[in-house]
Amino acid sequence: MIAEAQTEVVIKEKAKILFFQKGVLNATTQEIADEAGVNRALIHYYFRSREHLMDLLLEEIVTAKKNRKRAILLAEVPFRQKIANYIEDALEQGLQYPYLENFIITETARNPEKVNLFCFKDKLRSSELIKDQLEAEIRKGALPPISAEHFMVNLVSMCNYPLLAKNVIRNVHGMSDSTYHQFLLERKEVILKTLFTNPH
Amino acid sequence: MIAEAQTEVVIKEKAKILFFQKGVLNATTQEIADEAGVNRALIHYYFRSREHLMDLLLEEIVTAKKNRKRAILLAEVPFRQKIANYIEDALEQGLQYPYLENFIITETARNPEKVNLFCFKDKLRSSELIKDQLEAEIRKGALPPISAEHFMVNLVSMCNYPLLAKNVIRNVHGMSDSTYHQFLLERKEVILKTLFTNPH
DNA sequence: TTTCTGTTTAACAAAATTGTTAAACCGTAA
DNA sequence: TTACGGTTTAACAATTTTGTTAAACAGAAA
Repeated sequence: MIAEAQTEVVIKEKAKILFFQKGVLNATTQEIADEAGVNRALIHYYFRSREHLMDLLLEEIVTAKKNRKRAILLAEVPFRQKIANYIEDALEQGLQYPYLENFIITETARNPEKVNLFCFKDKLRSSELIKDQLEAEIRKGALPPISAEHFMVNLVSMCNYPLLAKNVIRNVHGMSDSTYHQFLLERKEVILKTLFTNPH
Repeated sequence: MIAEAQTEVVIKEKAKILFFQKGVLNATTQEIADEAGVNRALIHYYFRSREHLMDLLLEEIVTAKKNRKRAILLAEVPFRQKIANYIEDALEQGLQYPYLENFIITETARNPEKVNLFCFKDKLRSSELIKDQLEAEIRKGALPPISAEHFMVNLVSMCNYPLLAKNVIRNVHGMSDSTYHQFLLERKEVILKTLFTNPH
């Protein structure tokens, strides 16, 4: 075996850029090959079919994300800090792969049965992981009453949506690329404050 | 002219269902024709090309949405009520066309220059429309300090994302179809509370 | 009835996309 | 050097998808 530049890995990495960074959710095999700078046939040589490559990419990236989120939510730190960590990770991951969420959404819209396959076999159930701590905060009066599900959905929504809707937001609010980036960094604090503003 | 069943309108309506309700963002002309129950050639007869139909659909639905949002934000009502109206409209519109946002996001990801074309020629700039009222609320102490941009992005994120991510959320939190629907209705109040919890 | 016009259809053509294959390539080791 | 292995390429085949067209159809009006 030669594999000097690890073509297989290059293809996967470049494909992730195309799908999850650039948001070309229906990229053709030719586009993937161009992005990776290789002959199109190599995609079939290494990955059999386009579909097979897609499944592989998705599984890799979702697994990585899942593990990170799990570690963050299981860590023994104060609740507010835990959520701050979650936001930090979501935005960092999101800056790297803004369209991952979009990809999952689109794929699960077309074939809802695939959700189980590539997503959540082991039932992370993030709301379960924060439930006790959240309820304790509410009892302390540090948070207004809210269910764990709604809290998590609020959190994930405010983290992911602005990344997804980059071009829309930039246009609506007339932001340059750097202004938008600055805006995203500000959001780390904004989201935390929005979730944690103390009840009166 | 005959046009008994208004084939042209039927095609557009059914295509909207396919794209914006069912989320089949890369539906083929055959799929559109099937959904509308007509011969595929009729799509070209009435709309010249697939692309032309797409642009038309998008413009129609975005214009409608824009007008509704504009009316809501320009209405002379107390701020909190105005935002409640916005949420109500976003969720109702979202329940009808959950994948409209996804469509816009995906299209603008692939060709960012198209944003201007189908989206915001007249610069709605929703954050401008609420800026004065929002700042007045903050001065009154009814709201914690936040910029109009972040406030709007928080609002839109919490409204749109859960609609987009229906299948993901249902899976992660193990919700039945009716449970999810109930969850969405609850969110009207939840989003409002999350945005408006008084600062201490 | 016949003609006319707009609508619909089936069949065809063209383009794009995926998947296959045989040959070329290129290090390495005999 | 030669032979061998995995790798890469160009060319081809099959399929899918878009777009075109000529003919069929159906109601209205002469």
